[in-house]
Amino acid sequence: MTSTLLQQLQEACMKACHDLFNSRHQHIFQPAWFELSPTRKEFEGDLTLVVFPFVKMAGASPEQTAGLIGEELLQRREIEKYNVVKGFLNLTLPAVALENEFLSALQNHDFGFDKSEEKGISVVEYSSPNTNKPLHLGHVRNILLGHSVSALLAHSGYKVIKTSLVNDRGVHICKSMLAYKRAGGRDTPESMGLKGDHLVGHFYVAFDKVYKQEVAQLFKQYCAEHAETAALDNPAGQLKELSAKASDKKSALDVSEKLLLRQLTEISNKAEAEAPSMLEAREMLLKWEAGDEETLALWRKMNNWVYEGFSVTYQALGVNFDTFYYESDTYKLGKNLIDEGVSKEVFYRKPDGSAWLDLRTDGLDEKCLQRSDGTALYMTQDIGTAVERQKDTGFNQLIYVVGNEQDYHFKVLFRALQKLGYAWADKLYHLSYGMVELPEGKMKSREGTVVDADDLIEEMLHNAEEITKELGKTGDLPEQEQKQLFRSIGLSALKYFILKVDPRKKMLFNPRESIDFHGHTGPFIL
RNA sequence: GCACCCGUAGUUCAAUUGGAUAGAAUAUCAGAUUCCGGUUCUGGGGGUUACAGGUUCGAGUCCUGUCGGGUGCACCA
Repeated sequence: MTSTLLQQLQEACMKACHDLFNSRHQHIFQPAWFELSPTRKEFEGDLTLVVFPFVKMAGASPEQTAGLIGEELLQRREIEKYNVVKGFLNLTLPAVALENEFLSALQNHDFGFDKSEEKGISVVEYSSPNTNKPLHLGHVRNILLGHSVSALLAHSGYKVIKTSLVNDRGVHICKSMLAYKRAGGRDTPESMGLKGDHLVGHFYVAFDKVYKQEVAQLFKQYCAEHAETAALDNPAGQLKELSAKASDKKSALDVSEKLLLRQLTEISNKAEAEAPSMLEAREMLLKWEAGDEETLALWRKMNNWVYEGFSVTYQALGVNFDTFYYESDTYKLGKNLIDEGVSKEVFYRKPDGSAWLDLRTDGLDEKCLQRSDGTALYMTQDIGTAVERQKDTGFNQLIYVVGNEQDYHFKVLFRALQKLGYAWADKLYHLSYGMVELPEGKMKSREGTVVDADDLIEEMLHNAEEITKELGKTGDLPEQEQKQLFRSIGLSALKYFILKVDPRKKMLFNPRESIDFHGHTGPFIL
């Protein structure tokens, strides 16, 4: 059913009601009252009008009201026939009208696409990975959502620019660089027979292992040095236990427990910050920021490995991007906008020089926008990139596909841009999606419970192949086409599995059951 | 403590955004098919939509409260 046919009938209904009921009272009819929905299959008819809104103005029972409207439409030859069930008016369209619709749909190459108007430019940001480890199932949800939304927007009349903001800078990158150097600095994806992103990921894990040990040791040492904690025989266990208890709503900590927890947390933070590996990583970041050539060369080399790895994964998923933004380019952006905001008095500076935005009147909080040493924060940067993108593209709509843990961040970001007075600030949208969970709970890279994207894709293709061959459905297709077939079956199962659940809700993935190819699943769609 | 999100068959998810008797898949049970406790078909059972109020002609959907689960509250990203 095209929108024109629907619209025609909607207008006809509106006119009919106007002529029927307006003689007695003046009503302003709103199109929203005339939402026509497809008739349920257990009733006769094509479209259904809910007549309850008009019962009062008709001064009749729902059945009578529906009858009046139906009769009027019939008289005007808008419909073939009608029937009434309670307050529901089921309309049967003339066969000719349907036939015409069908014929014009056949003619129309773009059927189902809304090219009726140019809706402008829509920028969709998704994927946005860190460059220190491979993509996992959480990214897959993000990527498929972003890609699908882009496709939907393109089909509905937007010019879509798909973009990704690559987080390629910061201590976390330095961690894998450091571990790489420690391991001799000679390995390459080729020599190790690994995808670049996986190789770099290994070094990140290697760093973390050493770092954890250092922290544990330091923690123990510091605890022994403190009078209050020296007597504890298992301070690490105590800390874990207490923080678990503190986050549990049902149990409350008593005063001495609270005090102990605070001390232990303080010591733990100190140990984390002062572990030799962390100090070394920070030092490396400073070198990076100072433009040290050796550090930059290593950084470029490893990042390129990761990019090559990512592009293989993207290709396997059948997605792509039009532009990339790199945080190493954008991280300084936004500072002049903070100045602008301060001079406009929508932001303010504290005596130490840090810049803030006060949103307490909006029910939010105070938010730091710039550090006292003048360097940029996540928020500073995001303000900058938004403005930059508006300059680059002139977008009419900017969609961020980002997990729902960052709901607050985007609320503040949008408010900040509004306060700066940008007219396009209300065209920003955070497509917030829920986490992908395993039966044991959240995926945690530290505990090795992440579902790797490449492994998952490979498994899907493998399963598709096995099932298809077992059913003997390959016939005598050439091998190349068989591969193509397994790919589309396997990928469709994966994509449907991910996309069928409401993006806002968290979703469950059970690796032991593997994604189904039977029943209500992807392979049956095409 | 404060803020935001979520609670729907045993399980994983729907429900045209406030419309008709809350639907699928899967699991389960019964029957058919059969070299098979596998596969494939057919049919059945399975629900006080977490709970209690309210608004409405009409509520899974909106409002209030309670309970349960999650996330966020850094001069990290």
